[in-house]
Amino acid sequence: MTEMTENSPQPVTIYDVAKAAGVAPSTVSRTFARPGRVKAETAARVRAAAEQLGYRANPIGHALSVTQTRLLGIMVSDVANPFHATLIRGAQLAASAAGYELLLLDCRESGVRERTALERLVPVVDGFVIASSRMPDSALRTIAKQRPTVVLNRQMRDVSCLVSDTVTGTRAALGLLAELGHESVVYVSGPEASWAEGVRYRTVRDHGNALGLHTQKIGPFLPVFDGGLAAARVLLQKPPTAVIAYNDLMAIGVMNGFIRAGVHVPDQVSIIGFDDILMSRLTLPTLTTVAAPIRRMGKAAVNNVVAMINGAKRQSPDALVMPVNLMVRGSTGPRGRVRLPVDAAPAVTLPRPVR
Amino acid sequence: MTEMTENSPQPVTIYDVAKAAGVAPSTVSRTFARPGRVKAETAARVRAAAEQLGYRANPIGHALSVTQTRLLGIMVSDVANPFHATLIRGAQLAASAAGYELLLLDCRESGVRERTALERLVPVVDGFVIASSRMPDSALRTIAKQRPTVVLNRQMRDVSCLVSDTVTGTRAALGLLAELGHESVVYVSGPEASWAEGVRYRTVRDHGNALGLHTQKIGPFLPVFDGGLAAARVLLQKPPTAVIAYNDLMAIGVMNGFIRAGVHVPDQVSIIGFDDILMSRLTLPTLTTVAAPIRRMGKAAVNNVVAMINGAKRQSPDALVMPVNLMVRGSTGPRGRVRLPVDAAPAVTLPRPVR
DNA sequence: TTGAAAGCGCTAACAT
DNA sequence: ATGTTAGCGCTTTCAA
Repeated sequence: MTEMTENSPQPVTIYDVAKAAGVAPSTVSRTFARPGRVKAETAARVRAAAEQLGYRANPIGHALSVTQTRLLGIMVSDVANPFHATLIRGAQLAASAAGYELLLLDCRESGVRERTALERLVPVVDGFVIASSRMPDSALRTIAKQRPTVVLNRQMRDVSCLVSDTVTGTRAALGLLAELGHESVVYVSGPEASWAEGVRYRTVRDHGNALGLHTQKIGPFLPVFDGGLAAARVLLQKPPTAVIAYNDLMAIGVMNGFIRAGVHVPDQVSIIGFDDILMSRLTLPTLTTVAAPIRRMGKAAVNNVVAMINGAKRQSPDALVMPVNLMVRGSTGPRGRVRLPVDAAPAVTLPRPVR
Repeated sequence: MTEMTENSPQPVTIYDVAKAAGVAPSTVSRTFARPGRVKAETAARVRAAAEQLGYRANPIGHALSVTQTRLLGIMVSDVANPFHATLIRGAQLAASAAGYELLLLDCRESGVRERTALERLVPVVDGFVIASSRMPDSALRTIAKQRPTVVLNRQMRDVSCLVSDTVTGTRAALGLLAELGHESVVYVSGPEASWAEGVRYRTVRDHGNALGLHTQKIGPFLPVFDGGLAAARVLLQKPPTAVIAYNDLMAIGVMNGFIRAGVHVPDQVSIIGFDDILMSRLTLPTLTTVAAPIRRMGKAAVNNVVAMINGAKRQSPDALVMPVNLMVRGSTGPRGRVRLPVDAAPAVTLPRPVR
């Protein structure tokens, strides 16, 4: 049996309201947009009519006339990544506070999809926050030219950028490993289109060498748990003593792959990630990681976009750099610690918060 | 030092392109909207001009004239919940396939924010998918009247709905516990505004009683890991032998709280969740859970919205019900199994994929 | 204080 | 095949 349903009756406009209230459309407009510039009684009548008819202002019409939607777009490379969830949370708070609605966009690690979506949204939003872009700088510039834009986790001169101090963080990670007596590190790489990926790898290579560490890179792998697992399979052929992964999700995957194979973390191999997602505190061992103030970065990015919308000029051509923190936890230890052969049972596993 | 940056030059319109190409605006419009209805050379000339000027079609103008944006909105109660990540993934695939851009909205568990955002987006999108709404039915109806809408995880007669078979799933969970010899269950409740919450609780209570189980409810708690942890603190005052939680995240939190307190899962307490998020397979013990085809539901929801946009009528006034599956895993076991006192070391914890 | 009218960018008759 | 024009919903001068 098929049942009819009227999908959507045509919407109520200011003209309908105007007619019902016996006033001009402009008066209706003013009633909502410029309260105070219309007599109280008239306004009341208009509101009553609007209410009764179920009038809703149409942002599209509004947008077309004032080129302002009070909508902001935030692009991430993968919503499922907890790193982004935290970032988004920060952005949401700032957006709400500023009276903007936040639209989330997810390009699923594809620069092409990212560009398509962004271009389609240019005229819909007042500004963009672009986190972990997978597009080339040029495409980013093109977007930034059309709408106030803040780019996160990428450094470029002619666009507003907000990055964490990846170099310092990566150096700290290498320093820790060196201190612990490690003589080599394998870097497990993530998305090639990621700016942070490039910085992290180059820092591992160059600073690692400077510290006298033998460095090597494998990958790229998907920047998710399964990617780390895949990396572990490769690494297990010739287990390294220290691993730095592109992000926490991968690091956890690597760690997991090792443990399942009976390789002890950190006694036999030390593992370090990036981001300090919540889960890094829940694994056992807990994950050593380079922490960035992700949530604050989300907030700051939105605040900057809003400032630009309100006509602010860029403070400086340089990126805002946020400090990072090496969180030394359970997944790193001295190289070559002796293992007791018997209780080498594979670690069992339950997310566990650690204070 | 403050440096100037032109935020955004005024955009290029079809009129600019028309002038540059020496044609009428409508020709420009046709060139892009109705290719084939314009001579090849003319089209080429127009494209060249457009390219050179950096023209981008303005969806707002388009939307205003054809009341179609090819934008879809999907509202979730919390993007950080992996349950939603999976759902979103499904929705994205379907949306891309249908040529729609998907806008993600997150109400952070607030019905008020949900409503505000939805109302603001009504004129911007062609349709909505609303997952796990925190609004009352009436508000949902109001939205659905304005744009083609599919509601997920909620059953109501006059709006298109897609739900998983929660009742059957909950019964199966209870059945398992009864079979294992349990005599009582505590239900750890989630958001009161959640429809699924109501269904789950009532089913636990009614069907539990029918099975001769003593049932009890605690909560509500936040439907996240920390909420489960909080619930565990309460439960530990008088540890139950079986727990059913509103969702997996909470179940994992509860499980974790128990294990940290030295209560063994499943020997001393059995735990069951809902959703079958990826993480449920990674904990130890792995989590017994009621699995819904989340990703497929996301796809189906978008496909239905698109069908409605294309004028389809609702097939039936009843909700589409998707089958669920009780995934029996490691967190459930027979009641009162004896525990060996010595190797009762607290479980350690690392996400571990389980085949 | 309110009304009339033009214009935002685009599309779709209707003409040519 | 292409140009002309009206109109989508709203805001905003400009007048009254």
